[in-house]
Amino acid sequence: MSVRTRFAPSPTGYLHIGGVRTALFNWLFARGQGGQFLLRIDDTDAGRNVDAALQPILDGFRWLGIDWDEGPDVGGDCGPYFQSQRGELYNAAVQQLLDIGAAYRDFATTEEIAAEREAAEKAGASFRYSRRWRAESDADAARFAAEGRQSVVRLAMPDEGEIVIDDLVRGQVKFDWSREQDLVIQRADGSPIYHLASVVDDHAMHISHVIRAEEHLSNTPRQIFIAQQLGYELPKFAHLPFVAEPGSKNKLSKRKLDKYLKNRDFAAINDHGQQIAQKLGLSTSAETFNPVIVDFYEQVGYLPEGLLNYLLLLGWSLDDSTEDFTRAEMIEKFTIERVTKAPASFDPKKLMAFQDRTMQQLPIKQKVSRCVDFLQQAGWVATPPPCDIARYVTQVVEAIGDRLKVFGDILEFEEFFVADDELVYDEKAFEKRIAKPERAIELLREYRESLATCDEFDAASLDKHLHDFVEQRRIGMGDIIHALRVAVTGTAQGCGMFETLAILGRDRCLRRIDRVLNLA
RNA sequence: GGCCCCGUCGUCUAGCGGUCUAGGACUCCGCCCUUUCACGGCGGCAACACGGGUUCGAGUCCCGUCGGGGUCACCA
Repeated sequence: MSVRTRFAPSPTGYLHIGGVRTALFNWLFARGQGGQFLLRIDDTDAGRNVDAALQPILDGFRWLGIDWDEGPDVGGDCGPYFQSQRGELYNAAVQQLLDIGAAYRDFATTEEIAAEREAAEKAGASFRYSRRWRAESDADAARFAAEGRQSVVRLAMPDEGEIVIDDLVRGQVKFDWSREQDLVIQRADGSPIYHLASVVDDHAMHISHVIRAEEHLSNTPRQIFIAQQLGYELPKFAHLPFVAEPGSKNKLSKRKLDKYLKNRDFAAINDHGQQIAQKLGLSTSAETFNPVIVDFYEQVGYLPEGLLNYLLLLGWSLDDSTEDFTRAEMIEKFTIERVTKAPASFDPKKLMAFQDRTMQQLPIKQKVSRCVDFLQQAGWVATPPPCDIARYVTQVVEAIGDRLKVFGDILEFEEFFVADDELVYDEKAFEKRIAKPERAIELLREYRESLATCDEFDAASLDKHLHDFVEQRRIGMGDIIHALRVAVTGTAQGCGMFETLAILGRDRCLRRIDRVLNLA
């Protein structure tokens, strides 16, 4: 039997980082086994705006390069792939369960159920519905209906015996049937509940392996019950440890953003991203733009390979030392056997380390091309760029080197893209390196004259030139180079001094130094 | 609270009874490189939750305790 896995997101408007990890494992497993990976949209409870809420999810997967063989936009033999369009299937399944007595119509109100639950809790007993408003016959149903009651369909769970789940990551897990609730599978409005829809679809779509997060483990008995009653062959189950919050073992969720922002590392990559987003003119509402959401990484200019590589190692490892995987290697090496059992917390710093490594391996041409995209988006270069811009940006990117962690970082090197008279000077740096040192202005003036007449303007020559300058005056390099850097770039830190001067070229350097001399 | 899952450095993990004075990675801390920043190089700090068994021998198997988490919806 061929391997078929699926990821079934609800259209929530964003792709959660934990969801991606689950999807990744499903995808990797399917690809590695020569099987199929499908995307199904669990919108049984969704409002009308499904399209808008789905798009970011699809976009996220596309960006990551996680492709699906069947699902939205690509179709497939088992469609439709939206649960909202599969109503008849669920109705038929519900009817079948009703017919064989595995489910019943129930007319209890939510208040009545709540009251029973409360009473049970008070008595210290575990709650199980009394089935008091269960319709045993059509006459019962008519009578309840006459009282103005509405009905749902509930599962008639067995009250004895146990169910053993053979989980691919957790081994055998046992549950007592008697503790399972008579779960609702169809709402009063006739719409199906997730568990029912999920089981029906997994069967109809020939899913061989249900790989999902651990929080579904305790849902599994009821789903198995449904499947068994419907006569379905059971898929294999694999319950992955969930992705936990930074610095804790709690499940990572989008709701607790405020808490995560108090985590230093999380706050750091968030702030870094926010700054880039601002320069790009993006909406930076924390609700829709933060490191829990995949879109954040795309917008800021992370590489999907680095993110995937990091996520791969969140709950899986190959051996005692291998950390870097290409896409092909991930597919080749991934196995469910080596999935970990304990939850893994999301570590922003380590993610950045993977991003960094991935970025440094990227060929310069690609780096430049993506950087140009970001520069255009920020409005710093024309769209489309004149061909010499590509050459110019190549020089800049080479000079920046490892300092470029994500593509958006190119926007931190404003000095290369701003007009001379618009260069902003960092106040502290200006004070410390130009205003305060006694001879800074004097030296800068002298150096300016010297620079105006130096023959060659490449980095190596400029290097020698400055060294000669320093030597002649019997001063230290530190007496001039810092002031020079601030004068020319506006900041105290940046690329190599001589590369910077060379890229800027003589005219711009002179104009910027003049500006400082006039200011002082 | 019931049920279920989990428990090796701060974090991600290796470890499937002896080769573990517990290995790798990220972080952190030194030193080197560099008169910026970043990278890089070298070195260092740092863990088997606890208690009982089983065994010649336990991080590895069993039991218990403790701790953490998940789940108990007409959400998915």
